[in-house]
Amino acid sequence: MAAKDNPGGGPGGGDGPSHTRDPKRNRRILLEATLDSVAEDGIAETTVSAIIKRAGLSRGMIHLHFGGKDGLLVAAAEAFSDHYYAEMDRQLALAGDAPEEVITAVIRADLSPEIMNERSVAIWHGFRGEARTNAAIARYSDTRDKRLRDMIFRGYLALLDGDERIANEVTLGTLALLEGMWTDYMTHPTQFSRDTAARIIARFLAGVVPGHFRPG
Amino acid sequence: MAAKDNPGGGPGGGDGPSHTRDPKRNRRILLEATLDSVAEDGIAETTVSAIIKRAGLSRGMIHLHFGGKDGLLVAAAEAFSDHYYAEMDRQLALAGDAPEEVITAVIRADLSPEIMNERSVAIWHGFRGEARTNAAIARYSDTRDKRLRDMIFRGYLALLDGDERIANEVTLGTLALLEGMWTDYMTHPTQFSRDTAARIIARFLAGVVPGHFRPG
DNA sequence: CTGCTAAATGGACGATCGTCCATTAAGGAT
DNA sequence: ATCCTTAATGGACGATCGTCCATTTAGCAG
Repeated sequence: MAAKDNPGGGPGGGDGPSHTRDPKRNRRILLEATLDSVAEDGIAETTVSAIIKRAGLSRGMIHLHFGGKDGLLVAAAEAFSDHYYAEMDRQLALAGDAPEEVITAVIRADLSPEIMNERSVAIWHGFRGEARTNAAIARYSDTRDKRLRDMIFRGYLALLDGDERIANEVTLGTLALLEGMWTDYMTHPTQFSRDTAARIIARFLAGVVPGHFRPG
Repeated sequence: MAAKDNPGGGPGGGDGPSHTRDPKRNRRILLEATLDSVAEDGIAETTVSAIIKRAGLSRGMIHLHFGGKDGLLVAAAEAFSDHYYAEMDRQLALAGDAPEEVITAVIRADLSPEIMNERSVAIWHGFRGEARTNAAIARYSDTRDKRLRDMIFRGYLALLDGDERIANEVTLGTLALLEGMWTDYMTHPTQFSRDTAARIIARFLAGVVPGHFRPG
């Protein structure tokens, strides 16, 4: 669905196959169709036939642009990862530089609808499972953790007067809490509350680094 | 590999196809071969051919005992769930009845090698992804959370003088922490430390319910 | 032994998988 | 208009998917 948009004045008419060429656009359509399929039907059901059906393009297009299904899957993982970073950076840019603000902003962003939504968590879960077998995908699965960890760790280090051991433990705990919230959201999307999740995390953080993160 | 064991005096000789009948045993072998395949190769690669190759049995056996691949998958999910409960109950039986002891025992059990190992986390992750599409599997995926939640919630309720709101939040936080630890273990099995994980959780719990869970 | 029942086999089957390529079509260059 | 490059098509291909069933075989009753 999301892969079928067609901006007004652009090439190609309304419905039916556009009789114009637009490699960049078709590439993007294929990537989004793949992510949609992974999100809605899972990795196992994301077949070439399913993808090209969603994309409304021809079978050979995948081989033409990505060399094959594997290449498309990896490219889709990269596109998803890029999107995650872009949105995270955008939200972090709105926050201050104080350690507590950075940590809070990361948590808020990770729980925000732009980053944590049903599509995202399903895609994330699917790719992470695939990463156990596919080394190329594992790369994009791992970097996210690294960047978040560094940012959060530096913040705690400042708040905890340079105690690296405790800062490391609190960092791992915070990431574990976020991971758990994502899982909770994925398995129970309807009854999940972002505010409750944020409040719970704040409560736990207030307990481990005194004088900060008072839950609202 | 684990599906090929053959206890000494039992029916069937050493190597080669055993020329004896043993429906129960073959059922069990099929279930374990399926779980092994899910753990090592993922759900997507767990095909009928892969399963019967691991099991060393004939193709038609799956249809004979489980009606088809789907039935086998559901039965495997059930078997895995049963195993999880059995081991959890076994470990809980060794702990006391005091609220803090129960909670600590649940956490320790959930982090123990018998319950949290590479095979388990991979299977768990695979089935949980499958549960989004397969309703029959979703059943076994969901019950685990329910039982753990109830046990932990009751413990916190006692420790927090009946404050249901806070007890609920701390319960959700604790489960999120555990979920996050499982994910961390799955993605980085080599550098993961059970003791560190336990200490982190204890640190967080000590912060939210004062006077208990002092990290060792 | 001879029947009978049920466990077990393994290949046939149509459907679908992902890859590949001969062919068509589009957009410039000349 | 003609030629050339390349985007795009869609069907052919062998491999493999899961299902099903005719056949064989083990174990027991008579």
